[in-house]
Amino acid sequence: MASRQRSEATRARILAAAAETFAGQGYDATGVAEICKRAGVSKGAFYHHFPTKQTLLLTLVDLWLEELNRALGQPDPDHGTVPDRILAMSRKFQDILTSRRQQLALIMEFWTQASRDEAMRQAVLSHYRTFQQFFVDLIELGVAEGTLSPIAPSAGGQVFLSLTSGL
Amino acid sequence: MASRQRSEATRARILAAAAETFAGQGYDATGVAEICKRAGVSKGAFYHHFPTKQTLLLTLVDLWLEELNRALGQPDPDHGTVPDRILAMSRKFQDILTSRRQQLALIMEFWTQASRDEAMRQAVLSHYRTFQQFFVDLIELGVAEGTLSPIAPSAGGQVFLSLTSGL
DNA sequence: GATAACATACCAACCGGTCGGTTCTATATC
DNA sequence: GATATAGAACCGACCGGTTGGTATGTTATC
Repeated sequence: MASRQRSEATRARILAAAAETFAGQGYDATGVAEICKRAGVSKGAFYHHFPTKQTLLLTLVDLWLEELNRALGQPDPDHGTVPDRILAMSRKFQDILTSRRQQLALIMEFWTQASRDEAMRQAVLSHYRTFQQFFVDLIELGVAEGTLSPIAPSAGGQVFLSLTSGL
Repeated sequence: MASRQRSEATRARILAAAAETFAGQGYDATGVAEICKRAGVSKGAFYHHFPTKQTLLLTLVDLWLEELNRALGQPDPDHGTVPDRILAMSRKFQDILTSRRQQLALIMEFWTQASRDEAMRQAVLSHYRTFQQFFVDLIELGVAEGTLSPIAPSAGGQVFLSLTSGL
């Protein structure tokens, strides 16, 4: 097999095993050795792909948010009024969460770790800001097209995001 | 100083330090040594008062639920209609949570640990059942006095409790 | 043969918990 | 009141085990 494919396959196996185990037992309670065992990979392979255990969790956050962005932003990027798009997005969001119960536990791990660790907090906050900007733009667009009443967009975005993450 | 008082004082200091640290850093991330340092107590003293670290967390759960029971059950135990009492209780509950931000983080630790550890789960579930029974009785009382429509009390109690703990 | 991809052995740090010993205090005896 | 004694309260060094991370060796790919 080509080296590139093989490498990416093991990397993916590590990520999958980590997602499972983090979601099932929590980040702290999960050892690197256990992840390796589940992934059928040696410790050397692990640290060849990820410099630290924390980086692994950070990578999972990125992947999750990337998927969220793809699922939320892709469909009909400029089709329908803003309120319609927001409703469609919230429906889609709920679909993703309910379809993969694992993700929810993972997200909880993200937040708890973010509340403790500075690096994690920064990473999560940066994504948070991206999302908030996204909503702010969306609301401004809605105001411009006359389908949203002209409240302060940034405040509205924050409220909406709070509701979203608060579930 | 009297021995009894002194002993209870150190025990209280350990509990307070543990509550702080658990709430701030989480149960797993908090070492017994750190709790002892914060409480100004030796490790020997710690294990003289608590058999295990887990027991300490369990004790905190009990204290918290005791306080909750006291605050919720005491005022006007049979005064006003059942719906009024329920409303007053939910208001009181929200007051307690918002007044002490620390408690909320602690409760989250309880639940996450309960989801991982069998002993913790049993303890939390037993308290859970007590509360549910409390609500079931309350609903039955409300049906009897005609201020509540006669839905199945156990189901109603469960729904109400879900909403309460779900926040 | 050089480099990426992996495996194995290993280490220092830490953590929950133990243990032998010391200090303090309440009580009994005179 | 002085003395003796039992036991609770407390101390801190220590232990076995685990953990994240490293160092070194081996294999496959280009």
